[in-house]
Amino acid sequence: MAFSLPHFPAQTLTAPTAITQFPDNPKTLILKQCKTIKDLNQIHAHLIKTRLIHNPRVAENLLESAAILIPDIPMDYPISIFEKLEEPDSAAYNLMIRFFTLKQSPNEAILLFNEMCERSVRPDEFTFPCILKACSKLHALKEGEQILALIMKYGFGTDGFAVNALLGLFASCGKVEVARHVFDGMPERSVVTWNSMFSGYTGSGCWEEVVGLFRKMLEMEVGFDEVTLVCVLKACGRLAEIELGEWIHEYVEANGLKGNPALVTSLVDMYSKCGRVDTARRLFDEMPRRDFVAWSAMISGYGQASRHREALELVHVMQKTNIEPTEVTMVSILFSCAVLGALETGKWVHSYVMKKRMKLTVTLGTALMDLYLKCGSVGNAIEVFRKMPSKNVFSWTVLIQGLANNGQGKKAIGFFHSMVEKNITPNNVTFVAVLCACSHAGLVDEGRGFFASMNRDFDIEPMIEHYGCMVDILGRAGCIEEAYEFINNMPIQPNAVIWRTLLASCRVHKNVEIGERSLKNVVRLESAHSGDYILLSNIYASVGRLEDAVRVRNQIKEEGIKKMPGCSVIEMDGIIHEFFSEDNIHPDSEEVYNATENMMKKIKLAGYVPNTSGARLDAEEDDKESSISHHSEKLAIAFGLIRTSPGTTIRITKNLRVCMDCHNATKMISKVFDREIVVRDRNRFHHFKDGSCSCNDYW
DNA sequence: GCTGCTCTGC
Repeated sequence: MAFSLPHFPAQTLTAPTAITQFPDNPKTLILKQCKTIKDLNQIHAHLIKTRLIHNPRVAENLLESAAILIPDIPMDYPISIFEKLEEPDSAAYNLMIRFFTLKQSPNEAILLFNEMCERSVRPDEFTFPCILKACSKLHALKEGEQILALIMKYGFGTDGFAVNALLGLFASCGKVEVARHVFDGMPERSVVTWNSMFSGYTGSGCWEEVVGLFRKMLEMEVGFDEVTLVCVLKACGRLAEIELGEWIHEYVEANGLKGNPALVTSLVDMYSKCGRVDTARRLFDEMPRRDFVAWSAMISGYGQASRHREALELVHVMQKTNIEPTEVTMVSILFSCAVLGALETGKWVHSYVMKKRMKLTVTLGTALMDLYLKCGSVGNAIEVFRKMPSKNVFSWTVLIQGLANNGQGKKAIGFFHSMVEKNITPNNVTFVAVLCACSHAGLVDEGRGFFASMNRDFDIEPMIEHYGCMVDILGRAGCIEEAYEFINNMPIQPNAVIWRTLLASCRVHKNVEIGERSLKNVVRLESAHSGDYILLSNIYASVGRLEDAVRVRNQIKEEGIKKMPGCSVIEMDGIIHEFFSEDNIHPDSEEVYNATENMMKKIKLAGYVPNTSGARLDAEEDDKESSISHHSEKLAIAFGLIRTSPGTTIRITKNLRVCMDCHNATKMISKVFDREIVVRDRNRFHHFKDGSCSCNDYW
């Protein structure tokens, strides 16, 4: 990629000076060197003693130090100085407006601006950028427009700072076109002007525009700075623009900018989102100081790359540092916990959130609910839901989908009705969740009703996912012919997922003819998985056509179709243990195999009969039995039995669907060993207890 | 002296 390297503005460094002694005649300069509230208190006392405080210029400098220069100052300190001013001028008001905006009280800033106008204090050129920033924070477009009128009235319409701030206001309110209009009309643009435009595009998710504008900037040989690069990197990540991202990385290296944590964190984020998480990790490891944002970015980077185990390993490293994670960090951690089904780590996050009294934001609350629902802890999820001070359509959707997956379809539908009653408008994802609930609960007529309602009552056009849900509803309930007709009459082209869904229903209801046609359609639309062939093979086996069953199985080998190895995961003391079918990768695999054998012996005594119809049909009976007894979830359950104390619930997460034999075996295990076992497969949950399963053998 | 700054859930 050929870019010209524009000149990069030099950084200015100001070395902080400690106040060591007190001059007899304090100059305002001293005040600006105050770094702590203690310094300020000393000077303040001195000014009162010497009555210098009554000098308006001195008092104003004191106010500036208190309001702007000292971090973490109590709110009332600058307020009390301001209130003692006899006749505050525009400069004093400006300082206070900036102070309130800085301290996240933009409302107070606007009130003060009103007071300023009422007291007929004439605003100066510094007033408008300050007050517009307060409006930006509040997304107060109306107020901003009134201020625009005042800017023109007082003749600051050509002031660069005022126009920049105005541009920033439009940008932050999502009015990117208006902002761009202002931008294009400006005779001169500073780097801040460009950055305001970038940040507006970024805030509205206009990633292409960010990259386009940056290329224009390079063409015009306009100097950019670190803030520009942060915005552009964010866009590169979303667009997977790895080439531009790498170019920026080179630029950062060449210009010695790796000391800027925000910039390097943006690089980490960009590389993660472009799928180059190892490069991201290298940069992260090289950072001299890693703040909580850097940790959050790296943890979420692993999550987005589906490398959840590494995400949680990094969390354990972070716990050993002094870094205080925030709500944002917690959301990323919870996401990985939820995917893995890592309930222990997730519960640690929850207790940490409570201990630190973190705000239960919509995002955090929803992520917590998602964790509990994906770990099969429905009660905990509902408790979080009830405690959330505000909920949005995501929160409701997560709850409905989660209940559906946990076999509580009717409850899920109940929550959908209360959501509508509370005037939360469902979106298309909500309807996927609702239809899923109908499918898991076997509610055919309700499903038809919701499908019809989404377009009629909510103006949502059904998408391929919704059609897929309907096929699943009809197929699972045994209406195979109707499902087949439904697919043929769909107004959109069916995809492989749709046909795969019907194929799975044909397996349950032993429909050979439509099963064969479904597989043909899957193969026609995309390269089929081994699982698709196994489904058809099992259909043949279930109606006694063993030769056909073997033939289809052999096709997998002959045609070199990739097999997805079965994998089950169990968490123990925060460590994720993975088991694959018939593998011995796990460090304790000998012990695990022995435990599995014992477990199988015990349940056989209690009446379990191996069901080998899902095993390789060309194998000898003994081999078949041994092969199915080494399915990954049996290994994981056996490991759980020997490593946890009696009575503890065993939680397994697996990547494929549960096979018939494992389902039967697990029911028996739950009875013989008196354990609750929760298995999350790729579609839904199975809660095993006392020899039965929450899915009522319908999955 | 003012304006722009990275990490989040289906």
